[in-house]
Amino acid sequence: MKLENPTSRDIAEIAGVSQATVSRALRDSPLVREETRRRIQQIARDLNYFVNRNAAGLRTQHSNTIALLVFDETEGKDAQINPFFLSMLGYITRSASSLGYDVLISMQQLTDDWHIEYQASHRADGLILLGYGDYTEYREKLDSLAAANTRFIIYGAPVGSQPGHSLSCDNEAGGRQAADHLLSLGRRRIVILGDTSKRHPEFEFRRNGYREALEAAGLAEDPDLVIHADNTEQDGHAAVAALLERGVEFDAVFAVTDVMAIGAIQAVSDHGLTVPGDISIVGFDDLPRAAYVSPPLTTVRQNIREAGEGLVKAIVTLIEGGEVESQATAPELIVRESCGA
Amino acid sequence: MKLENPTSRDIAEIAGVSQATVSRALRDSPLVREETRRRIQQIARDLNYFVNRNAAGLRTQHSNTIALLVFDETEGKDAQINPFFLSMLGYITRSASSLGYDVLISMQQLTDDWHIEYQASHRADGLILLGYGDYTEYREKLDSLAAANTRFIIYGAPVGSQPGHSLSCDNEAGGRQAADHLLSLGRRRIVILGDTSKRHPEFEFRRNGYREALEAAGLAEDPDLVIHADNTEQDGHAAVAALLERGVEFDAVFAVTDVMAIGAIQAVSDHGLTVPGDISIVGFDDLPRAAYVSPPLTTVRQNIREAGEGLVKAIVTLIEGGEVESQATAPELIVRESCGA
DNA sequence: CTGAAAGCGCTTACAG
DNA sequence: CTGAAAGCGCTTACAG
Repeated sequence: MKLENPTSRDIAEIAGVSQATVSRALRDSPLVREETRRRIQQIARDLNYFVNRNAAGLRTQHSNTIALLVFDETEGKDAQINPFFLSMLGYITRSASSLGYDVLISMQQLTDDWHIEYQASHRADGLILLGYGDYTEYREKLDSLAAANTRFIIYGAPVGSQPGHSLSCDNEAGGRQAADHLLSLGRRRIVILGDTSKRHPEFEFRRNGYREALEAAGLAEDPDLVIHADNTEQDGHAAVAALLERGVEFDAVFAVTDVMAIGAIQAVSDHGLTVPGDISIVGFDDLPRAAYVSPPLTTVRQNIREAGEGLVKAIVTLIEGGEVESQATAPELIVRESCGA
Repeated sequence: MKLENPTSRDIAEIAGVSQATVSRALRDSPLVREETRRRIQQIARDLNYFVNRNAAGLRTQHSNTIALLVFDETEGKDAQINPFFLSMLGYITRSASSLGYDVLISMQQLTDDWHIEYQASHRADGLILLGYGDYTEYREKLDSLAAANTRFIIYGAPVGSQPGHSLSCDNEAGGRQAADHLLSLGRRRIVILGDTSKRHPEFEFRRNGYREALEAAGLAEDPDLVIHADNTEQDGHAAVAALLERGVEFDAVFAVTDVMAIGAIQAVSDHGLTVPGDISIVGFDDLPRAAYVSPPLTTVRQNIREAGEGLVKAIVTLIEGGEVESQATAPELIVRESCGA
């Protein structure tokens, strides 16, 4: 019983039925008599037979595959993806698998083609987009995806005019939590660190939450404390080092990502000050690394499990013709030592 | 010019040629006149046409897809994959893409089916296997993959009788480097930490290197210093804590993975001793986190770029009918502060 | 250089 | 409950 590449026709011959009946039996069609079905399935197992996905996909026009596109915001040639998104991967592949979908993965620079063709070529039934990108750059990609009638869901901030569906963490609430916590510790001059312009709506929303918290405490956002930095450790480091150099007074930093927060911690200690003694620092994301830096980083955790599972559920719903509404998961402040609580 | 799902037939009609010519033109066949080819390709672009992969795959019996199976050694329900393997992901997807292959990813417990069906169902042309698994458990999976004539390559130790091809880091050389370094710092009682039995050939080889270094220095491996631990932070911590508790004398730990080394550092400091003042610690892998623990971890770096690219190149070679020989990449000792150099 | 034709291996209306 | 038949959209020998 060792056929190299058995087909449903081979099974039909052995079972003494038509190929159509084999196909039905293998898909558990109720049209097939139970005994026949069992016999056919047994033969399939014996032969180590599996349905040819290309043939089935060609016939049904479904690939039962999701394409996961992780875009890499780092400009360089370095293939390091933001670990925050990598940590969602396990949840994504598992929930996809439990829903009967395979996951195709691609990691690309924002400048690359975003592979509208994943769906057009029938390799995937829908896309999940992941990454902290520059909104002004990826916006037009989203438009062309939408124009091509591609089904996709993006993890990020829900921007009003943006096409497609999204799932996000409630970034504004997270920003509020971070700032509230620092305020409750008596901090008053809180730097907000990151590119909080419209180019990064997630970060902009985090800053909005920060501003609301300040205002609720009777403080106004101080433009001198709104500090731009690109989303890398080096940039977080450089921005804070420059601040200290210039003698700007501040007693806390809310970095809109952990990556920048880690750079900030280093800059403070390079300058001979201590965290949290002199300066409290809070990040955002709760990277796997966050608990291990020194001091351990207080941060706003995004629920990666809910996010990963939610993304898969949403795209599968879209694929199967259902309706999806954009929604947000709840962030959670994780207090460690970098804030001085 | 807005067809919902254009086919090569649509293009043929527009171009006034046969469908066969369209197919040839799109594949850059030299059989097609240049002008015809250009015209056809232009029409395809205008229509946003992409070759239906299911149809092409059915016809050619190639999916141009590699399945990447990452097996998760952690027993629990936690979807955290060893970050060491995650960090290879970018290199794998990029080199696959540059060779014209897509990557299907699946993360599974060792106890799950290993999806022989990826190839049998024509979803993938070959598999890459990644993970620190228990060799006695996955060995039989490898056998069944081999029995099903599946093309696969595994990252790990090349074990003589193991079916299939593998690529690995030269674990023995790495173990030697770690131990040599500790010896050069005057350390003499060096614990080797991990499951260095035959269940984990990678770790066994690392220990062999350790033993060779000891012997070259005129020392013998001391059974009291060969300490078993599972590959988790908690287990590394517990094993070292127990050693300290029992009053065993040692001045260094060579943990066969960074994950355990990080637990070991914590155990030493929990016990009121300092790293590297009292005890030097060296790990293996160079996780992204390794540079950020306190003190920063001296470790043996595996070249993940070479590994990722090598795995892809090897599996593609196998797919295309070439010969591949098992090979090893060179490890590199990264000296940080946990060893006291 | 081009076309007509076969066929990859399924799924599913249609007929019985 | 089962079968004969059509057809999904390609690629590629074969013929010209």
